Amino acid sequence: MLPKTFDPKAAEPLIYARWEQSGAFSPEHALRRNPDAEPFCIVIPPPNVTGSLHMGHALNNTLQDILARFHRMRGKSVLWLPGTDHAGIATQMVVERQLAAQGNVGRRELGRDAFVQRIWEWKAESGGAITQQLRRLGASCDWSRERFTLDEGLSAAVRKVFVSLHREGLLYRDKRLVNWDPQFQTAISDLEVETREEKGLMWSFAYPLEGEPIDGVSEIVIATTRPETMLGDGAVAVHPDDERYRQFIGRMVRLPIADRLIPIIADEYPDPEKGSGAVKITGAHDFNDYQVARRHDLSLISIMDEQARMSGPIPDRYRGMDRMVARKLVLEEIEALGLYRGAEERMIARPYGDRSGVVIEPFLTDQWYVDAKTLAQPAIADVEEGRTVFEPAHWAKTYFEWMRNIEPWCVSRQLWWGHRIPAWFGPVDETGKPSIFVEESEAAARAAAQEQFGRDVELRQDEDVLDTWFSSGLWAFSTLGWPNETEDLKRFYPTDTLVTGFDIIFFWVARMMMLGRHFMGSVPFRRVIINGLVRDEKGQKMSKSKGNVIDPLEIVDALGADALRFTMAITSGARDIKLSKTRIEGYRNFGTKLWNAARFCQMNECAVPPGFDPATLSSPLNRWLRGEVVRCGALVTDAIEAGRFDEASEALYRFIWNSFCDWYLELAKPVLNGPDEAAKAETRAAAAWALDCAIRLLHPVSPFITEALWEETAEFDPNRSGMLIEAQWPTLPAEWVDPQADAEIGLVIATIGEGRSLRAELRAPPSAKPPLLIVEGSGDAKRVLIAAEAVIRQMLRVSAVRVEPQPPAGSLPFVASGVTFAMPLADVIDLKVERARLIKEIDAFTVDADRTAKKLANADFVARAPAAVVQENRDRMEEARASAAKLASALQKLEQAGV
RNA sequence: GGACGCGUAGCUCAGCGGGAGAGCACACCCUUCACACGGGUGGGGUCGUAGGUUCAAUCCCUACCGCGUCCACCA
Repeated sequence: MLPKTFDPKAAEPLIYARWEQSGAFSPEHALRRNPDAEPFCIVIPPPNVTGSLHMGHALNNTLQDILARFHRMRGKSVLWLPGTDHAGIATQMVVERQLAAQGNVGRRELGRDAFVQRIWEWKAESGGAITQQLRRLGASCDWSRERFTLDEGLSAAVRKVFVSLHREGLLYRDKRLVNWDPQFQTAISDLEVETREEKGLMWSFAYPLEGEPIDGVSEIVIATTRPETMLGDGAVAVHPDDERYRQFIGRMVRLPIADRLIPIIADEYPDPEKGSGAVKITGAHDFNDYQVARRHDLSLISIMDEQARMSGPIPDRYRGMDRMVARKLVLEEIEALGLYRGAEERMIARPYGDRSGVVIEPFLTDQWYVDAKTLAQPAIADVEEGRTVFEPAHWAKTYFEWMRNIEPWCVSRQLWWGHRIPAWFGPVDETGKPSIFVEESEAAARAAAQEQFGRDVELRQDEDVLDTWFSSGLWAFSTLGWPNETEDLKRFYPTDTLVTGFDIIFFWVARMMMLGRHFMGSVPFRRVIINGLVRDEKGQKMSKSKGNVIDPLEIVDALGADALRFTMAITSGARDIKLSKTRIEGYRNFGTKLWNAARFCQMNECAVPPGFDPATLSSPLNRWLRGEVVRCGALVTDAIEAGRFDEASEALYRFIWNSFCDWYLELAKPVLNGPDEAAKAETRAAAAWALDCAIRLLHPVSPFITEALWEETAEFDPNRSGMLIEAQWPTLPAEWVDPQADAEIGLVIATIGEGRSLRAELRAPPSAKPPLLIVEGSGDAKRVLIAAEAVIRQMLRVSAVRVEPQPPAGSLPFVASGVTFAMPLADVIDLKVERARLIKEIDAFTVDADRTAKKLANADFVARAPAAVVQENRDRMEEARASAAKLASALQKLEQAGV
């Protein structure tokens, strides 16, 4: 017998442990039963090893688990492959902070090897936290295949990919301007830069013209938001068509403070409409200027170091100064020189590092770049031609937009935590440049160097590591064993579905598309389901600093994993998911409702007898229930297949709460308490069968409570074996829907509903038990209603149900499904209220009838609308007219009686 | 500047060509033999604005207003 309540906190860990022990999480489980089981594979978006579970994970992993469990129950060999990401910058940052908090020496003092060792230790002690937390959610990952991006296997894949791309000319070393994070002292990619609009000042300076004035003008005015960079100016540019400056082109200005001569050049870049029309060109510190400098072969003057302190060919007093301090000094000195020409407040787009939060500097360095443009072409075609499908489909546009304008991808990072770049620098070669050997191992590099130089030479491995996304870009195949030709790779690549957030379409999805296509020759996944972003109830992004974070584990503790999962599923359709605790409580209540329904069934000895076949059900109520189960099953199945987890969970909610609990069980009570043993037996079987189906259908969304119910309700299906997780998805033939039964039960439901409504509106006391009189209706309707007398009596609180074409005076009429009823309640209600009710009802019917009549009077409508629509309107009008007429005569009688 | 998305009941959202739905909240009723984490009933919307297409528009098209997100080098 079921306990009175379900205690998720106690039950969930035990259930999870049993799932793990059962082996059901592994794809081999299905193969043992059916060697031909079709594969289904999802690779998890690997959370950061540093991470702990947040609502985004809860959402994303709930959806993946629904898919995994659904396909498992449908007999597929399901692999949901879990793992974690080393998350270069993020992890390094965490450990650096930890060192600082413990008062230890910094990473530089500690040294590379010791620092990296330190991170590994940290990972060993707390790195598994997030995978434990995923278990709390109920994630049915195959933990035996868990991977980590810095595993030896995945590292080998990274080296192979790097070397291959290099050999193919798709990966190269280049000196150019990069986004430099002065805090972490590393290059970062465009995507890791967050541009923020801020109020700032734009200053104007005059640069004195060298030599004779032109038409009395002896200076040229430039505007800048970065005064300190003027020390690195290489030119002043003007537009070639700008009449004001035509004669200046080719002349020189003396750069103040730096005291250098720089040329005035003509370039299309300056906009004559903006500012003075003349622009200072600082090629080493501005992306636009860099392009201009390259066009004009200007030298690039770097005046900052890795920490964005002033350095290089600058006056000594600036050396080592922070750039912001230098800015003040430049302003003071310009002013002192009499060259200050004012300042203007305006909005300035300033770049920030998304991890460090500090202002990013364009910085001239040597880095490794991937030729993303070339790799993107086939990956674009894969989506254009539908080999990979985005859901919702509009996300493909976002993908295209970025992929079609993709820039070279800077993949090197000046960090210590990550995959060391497999490149070795040797001595200068015959071209005068240091030789570089890109090989999968040091031995191979050595051999290559030996080959080139004909002797042993000193080699030094590149100090840098790769962008984290370089390794996660391989995730869809490296985790399956690539570059080895493993069974898993053959069996599960391309994977089926990727579930992830839109925030990493560029970072991750696009990179996997490019690298998967390039190295595997086919797409990494056939479908990408993009889920929304979880926000707080006010729609704000959850963040620790705002203090509005809802911790999924606290929710799991308080309300159970199923409540959280159901909430995630049913809200998953939205782009922004606004989460509130009361809503989650509502879905916890839903679980309780199901639990109680199961208890009720057990109390009533519901059970499926051996050899039971739902096709043989005979009572209309049971046949109606069977139809409801079929409809629910179809909705849930179709919705999950379509990635509409919101629709699936809504269908389940409706079926279980409304159809099964509110109507079926209530309608079944008189049978279960009645004397007809045969009917009782059938109802017990039908209820047990329906509940068994419901438990199965709900399992992917709410696995714990359904598994607990399954264990306690063996009588609901005598053929059960094993756990629910490995049970079969219900097979529900569409022929099990019985329109006749639907109509009959529909009439009973409408009668009870309308009758209740009448009683409530007239405030008839609950104790009053009038008979329900059937005044007018078809023979079938009368027969059905008489047959349902027992339930109508109980649910509508009436004394009897009988046909009475001439109801006594004081009977209150109502209409349901075209049948006219009356209840003699005149003595217990206020007839004035009844009069008001009748007027309101008549009015509603009349308005409806008139509107429909008007439509039918339109010849175009009758001629052009489909016949079925026209007929529907005719029926509608007639029924509304008839209902109005019936109630009108009742109103007339009431008024004749003086009310 | 470009792209994408969103404006439907007090709140959160579904619906996306044939007279608007759900959950929560609200009001009233119910100590009914599974469940008060419950049962019943009800109020509440000119579906952002203006045009257009259509027999028919919340749904399709256009413009506008408002909100959001992403991308972008404007000094």
